[in-house]
Order: sequence, then structure tokens, then C-alpha cells
Amino acid sequence: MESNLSWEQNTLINELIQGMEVARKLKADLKTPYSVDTREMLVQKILSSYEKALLILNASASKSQTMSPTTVTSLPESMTSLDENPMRDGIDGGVKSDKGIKHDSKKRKTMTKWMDQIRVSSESGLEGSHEDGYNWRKYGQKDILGAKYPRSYYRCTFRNTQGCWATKQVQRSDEDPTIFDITYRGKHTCSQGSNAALAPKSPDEKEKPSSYNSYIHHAKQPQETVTMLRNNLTVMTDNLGNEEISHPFTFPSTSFGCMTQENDSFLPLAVDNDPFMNSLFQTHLLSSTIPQSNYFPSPSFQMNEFDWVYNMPHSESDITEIISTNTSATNSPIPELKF
DNA sequence: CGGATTTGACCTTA
DNA sequence: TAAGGTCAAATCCG
Repeated sequence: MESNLSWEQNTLINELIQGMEVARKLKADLKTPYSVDTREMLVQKILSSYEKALLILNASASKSQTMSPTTVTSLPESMTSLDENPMRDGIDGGVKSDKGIKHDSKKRKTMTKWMDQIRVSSESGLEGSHEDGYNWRKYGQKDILGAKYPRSYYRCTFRNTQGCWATKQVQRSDEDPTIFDITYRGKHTCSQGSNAALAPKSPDEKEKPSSYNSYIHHAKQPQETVTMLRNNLTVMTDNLGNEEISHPFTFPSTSFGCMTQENDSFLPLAVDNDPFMNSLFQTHLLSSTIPQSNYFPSPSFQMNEFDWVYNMPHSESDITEIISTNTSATNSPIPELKF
């Protein structure tokens, strides 16, 4: 997000707005013969939002540091195309005749063009071993300085067969071992990229979270949709260098979201005609190139988050998206993204 | 036996 | 030079 506001600030605002929005919904619902369940769910959402807002405040306060300015914001389009593809030539051949072969450092650099960060919590018990819809093959593991748990490196299984260069890194959170930070890099160009959801197995349970909620695609029943509400999706554009921002957000229940993209701040906020929201919005989100999207989508929001992620309509070049998801027990709002 | 994982070494980057 | 990222031989597993 290239706005003046930090990610936390935007998130905070978003949470508050979300809470309001849900409260309004609830209010409306009270007049109708909705089920108690629905109301409870709404109430939970509200609580969840405010809870998160508080957490954000705490986190921000304690860390009182702002994100560093963008470092990678604009890679030329040409680089983008490079990124999509191999950063190293010759690997596919499997023959790296000798270690002497130099990797093209520039290519590698550009490879980090965009990345998603997904946070998953498996605490809520609603997971078996879900997958994120893609087949990954582990290719490395590394102890990270200062981190309790090692970081695992995965690449798309179809890298060689289909030239899919998507990779991801999985690292268990220090503070909360039930949470995994997953950083995705590159976009799937393999066939599974389009039907990620069909994905089969979950190979390695050791480092992988027991579930990737991001993968709640295709909810078939309305109830399932409700289940989906537990998933939160936050996408925000951030500076590439800022992966570090991840730590403070380890919400037990979550939904916070904002998404920005490059120059376009893109905050799915319900600003509506609600005066308060408007003021809030204007106060804090001035830079709004922000469309008034229908945040809080209909209950039928069923987008596969991965599809969403990987099929971002924009060129994925110079952007970094950070998606935070969380499977948590508390119902939390829907990803406020809808295209 | 073939594909996936493990793991130490190597490479890149800051 | 240290830390992070990747390679690839060895090993595991179905």
C-alpha cells in the first residue's frame, strides 16, 4: 500500500469498519426471522473484528515502527516476464554439470517480484489435512536465525514438466506454533493453477500446516459458505522488502483485510453512505483511489482464494501481495474481496 | 523402481 | 562474511 498509512493502520480501520458493517447487518437481521445461528455468527464477527482491532493497536504500539518504504515497487514489465519463468537456465536439465555454474543473480533477484503471504492457523480444529490446492515438492529446509522453527522451501511439482515456477516457503510461527506463515512466490503456470482446488494430497505433514484455509474453494452449500466465513483474507500490497511485517498479526480469530496494489490503494471498505464510515474513510484513507467495492460480499462469496490470488487481474509485476488467512474458530468475516 | 524428502554443500545477496 | 535460498546426492517410501 502506497498510502501514507501503514498496513496496520489500514487494517485497523478496516476492522473497525467491518465491525460496524456487521453490526448493521445484525441490526437489520433482528427485524427479520433469521435464525439464531445467523445472529450469533454476526455477533461473533463483530466481536472478532473489534478484538482484532485491539490487537492491531497493541501490536502497532509495541512495535511503533513503520514500514520501510518501498524498495521494489517498480520493476519494469520486461522483468516481469522474466520472473514468470526460470531464474536459472539449465536447471531443468537436471544437470548442473558442476557447481561452478553461476546463477544469474539478476534473474533471481527479480524472481521476488511478488509474493503472497498466507498465515494459517490450524487451531480451530476444522481441518484435516487440507492442501492449498497445489502440488508442492519440498526442496529444502533451513534454520532461520532467530526463528524457533526451520523454514521449508517448496516448489511446484510441475516445475519441470510444465515449467511452473511457483514456490512457497513455510515457516511455523514462533509465538504460536499452530500458525504457519506461508510465503508464496511466483505464479502457477501449470495446469493445476486453474483448478487448484482439485488438488489431491498433502504430502508432507511435518512442516505443513494441517490446513490451508486458503483453499476453501467452491463451497457447495450455504452452510459451507458460512464455514467459509471463518476464513479471512487479507491482501495488501506491500513493499517487497516488508515480509517482516508478518509477525504481529497472529490473530486467534481474524479477519482483516485490505488490499492495495501499487499505486492504487485498493481497500475494500464499505463506506456506503454511512456518515461515520465516510468520515472515517476520508480521514484515514484519503489517498483513496479506493473504489467502493462491495465489501462484505453476499453470502455466496465462494471464490477460491488461490484462484483469486493467482489470477489477479493486474500484472503481477511490481506488486507484493500479502494475504493473511486464518482458520480460526471465531467466525470472522469474509474476505472482503470481490472482483 | 520411481517419485518425494532429507540434508549438507554451494550460491547469492546484503 | 553471515544468513538465506537452492541444489542434488542419499535416503525414504509406496
